Amino acid sequence: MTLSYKLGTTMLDNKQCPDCGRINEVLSRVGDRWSVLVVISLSQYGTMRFNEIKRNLGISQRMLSLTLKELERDGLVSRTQYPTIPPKVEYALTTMGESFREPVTALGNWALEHRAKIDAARQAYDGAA
Amino acid sequence: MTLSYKLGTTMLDNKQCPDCGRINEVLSRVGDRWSVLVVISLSQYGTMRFNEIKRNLGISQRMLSLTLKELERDGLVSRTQYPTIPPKVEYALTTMGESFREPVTALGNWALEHRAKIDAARQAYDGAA
DNA sequence: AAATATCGGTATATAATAGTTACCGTATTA
DNA sequence: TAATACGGTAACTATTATATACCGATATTT
Repeated sequence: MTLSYKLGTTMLDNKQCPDCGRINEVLSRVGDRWSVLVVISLSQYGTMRFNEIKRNLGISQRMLSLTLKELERDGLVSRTQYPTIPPKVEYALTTMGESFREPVTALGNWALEHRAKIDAARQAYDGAA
Repeated sequence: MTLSYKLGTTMLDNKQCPDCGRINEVLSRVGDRWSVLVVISLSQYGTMRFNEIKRNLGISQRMLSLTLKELERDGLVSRTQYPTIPPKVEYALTTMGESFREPVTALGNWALEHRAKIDAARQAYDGAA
């Protein structure tokens, strides 16, 4: 067999962890920073308008627009627009979005609680160079 | 005052959510897909070698190398190398890494449980176009 | 003996994503 | 008259993720 032998270590090896592929799929959709923060915001304040979320998070308009569109597409956020002028669009968590709230706030709380420790670990690591 | 007035809505507005900035900081470090999956793997299997994790996750060598280096720097993962040939390097969760396990596996479980529902929501959304 | 695979990586290049800046149209406010 | 708020989009740039190839030394296979 002299067919296309591959030198070195190329290509993805076969996955042995069956769950990891699926977890990976879902996290690549809803696991990004902004999605997580938008869900946290909506779970704290309930229904919010576009620019309310924007001001609350310090996110750019483009990223918020994209993030909300994806969250709506994935069924985590509902979008209601009122054809007034200026326009008014309200966002809220769906039932599935609410269910996402628990693991997400757990992650957010962990982040808050361990920020100082992580900073310390970083300094120690960088100092030992 | 004619100094550099900015038209339109540019720049990040002032953040009102004090926690969000900090959550953002930490999540931008340890909240990415591969970090989460590496922590899940290590929490499932305990101590693992480099290529074990690689095969388990289907991650490229470069990304695993970078991800592990960051996790070590942030104090979530410990690295032990044995100067044998071929080299042997073992990775394991630190105490802080263990504490990350709970929120992370909660997130992973949510992802597994809701994957089908998310796919359905996507199809419905895409169908209505 | 010669080729190849394993180990844990790194260097280089390219593809994908995040983020910035500017703009839209309409109404209100200063 | 000039600017602001609203909820976006278009075009561009900067950053990040991924793919591919390679390293040096040994152990295994052909």
